[in-house]
Amino acid sequence: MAPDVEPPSILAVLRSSEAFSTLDDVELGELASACKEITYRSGEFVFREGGRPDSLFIVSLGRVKVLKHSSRGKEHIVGFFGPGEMVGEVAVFEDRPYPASAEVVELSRLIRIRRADFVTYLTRRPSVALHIIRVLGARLRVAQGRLMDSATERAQQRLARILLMLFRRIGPTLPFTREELGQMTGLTTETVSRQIGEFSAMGILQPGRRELVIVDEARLVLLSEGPSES
Amino acid sequence: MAPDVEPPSILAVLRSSEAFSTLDDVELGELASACKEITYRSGEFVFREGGRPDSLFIVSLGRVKVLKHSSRGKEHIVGFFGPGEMVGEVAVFEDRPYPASAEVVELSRLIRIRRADFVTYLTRRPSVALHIIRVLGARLRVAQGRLMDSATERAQQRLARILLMLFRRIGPTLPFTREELGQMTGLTTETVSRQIGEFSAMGILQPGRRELVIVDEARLVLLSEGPSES
DNA sequence: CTCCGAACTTGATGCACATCATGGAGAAAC
DNA sequence: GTTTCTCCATGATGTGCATCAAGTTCGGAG
Repeated sequence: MAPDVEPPSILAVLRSSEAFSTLDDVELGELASACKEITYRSGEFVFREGGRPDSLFIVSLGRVKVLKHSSRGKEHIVGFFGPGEMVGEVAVFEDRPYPASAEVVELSRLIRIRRADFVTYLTRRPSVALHIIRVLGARLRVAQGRLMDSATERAQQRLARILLMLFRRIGPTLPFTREELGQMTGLTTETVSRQIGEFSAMGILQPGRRELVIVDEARLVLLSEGPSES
Repeated sequence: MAPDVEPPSILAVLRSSEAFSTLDDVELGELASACKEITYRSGEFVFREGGRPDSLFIVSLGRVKVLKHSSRGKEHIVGFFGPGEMVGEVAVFEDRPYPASAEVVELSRLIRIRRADFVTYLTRRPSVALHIIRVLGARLRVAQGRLMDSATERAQQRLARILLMLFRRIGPTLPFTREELGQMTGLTTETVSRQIGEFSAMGILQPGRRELVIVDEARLVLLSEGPSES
């Protein structure tokens, strides 16, 4: 839609990224010199599940979907990542194949950092390593939280929880299809559709084509915390 | 049962731990001086969900169960940890409340490292930080894998997968109750019991009171990979 | 404008698993 | 020995969600 916003410089992106925000300008400059910015069109893959972990990436502009596929073909969405967020790091740190694929869902620009460069950089900058540890800790916390949810919670609660998480990350307007929400929660498209119908009837959100608008966060919090027991 | 095995020294435990195995003796000694070994009886808690993250722990002897509880009371087991493994690290790195509780399930000994000591140690030893990053990466990979499983897989497959993981970590004899297996997979005790009955009839394992003995790993691998189609 | 495909909705049916209920078997307490 | 408690097995019933099956609406391409 809006054409060609002037791209922020690599430096600016790194400065506002989750992993490198604490660096000073000298350190940032050093890191930036090892980076390259790449543009992807919607539908292109940044890396694929099972591939060799060459590089990690920082999203500079746009949105990236990280997904795994299960034993029989079904896709499961691990998460969406936007500007400033890091993808591919698990594989790079462990030096094992990418455990998931990353697909660009709108015209995007990503900063690539090669594995070798990054590792040498880390050994010289212990404080960055500490920061990365924190980021990984946070991801682990989220993953374990979601793990428990999907093991024990019901459809409505699961969907409510995901919607809430998305709301807090990207605001009231959620640009996702029913199918994508299903792949995030482990529900079918039909079930998501029905639940959204209910939520809409309750005045919690406004449904739309390829989007939802959350209008009653508080209600959603209640539903996400447990089955409605008055 | 076996009474009072001579406890390995803190140094020996650290040397064989997942997080610190790459350190040389000087570095180990330095770290060991900041440690304290504590004995817990079965049923005691090392830390509780929501508690302040004072310390992280390395299991020196015994077995620790890490669990969260869901919205309505149900427990979910995040994992079991044995000698050489680290617990409580997510909270410590992030400096946020423990996201889960750790309960000792047999007479155990754990090495405590205080948060403050550990952080200062890390900044002085970048190579350790790198290693920790790798360990966290591995945990994240596992968590995301399990996440997808429980979202899309059926009971038999889920149980097979967990049994296989446990088999690979601790050998053919698995000392768990049906209830614990249920809490690991998100299934009920009854469903686990029935599945174990089936597995037993197939000759895959031998059921026992508070234990299972895996006798046909290959079959289990097949079941864990997908619904028996052929 | 018309056509077409993607996204979405809605209904009917089936089934896997939860839930509820009960009985048995082993181990520890006495 | 008996009691008691935990762990386990198994049957009966219910139900939440997947699955199968048509539609409907919307937006974009021509």
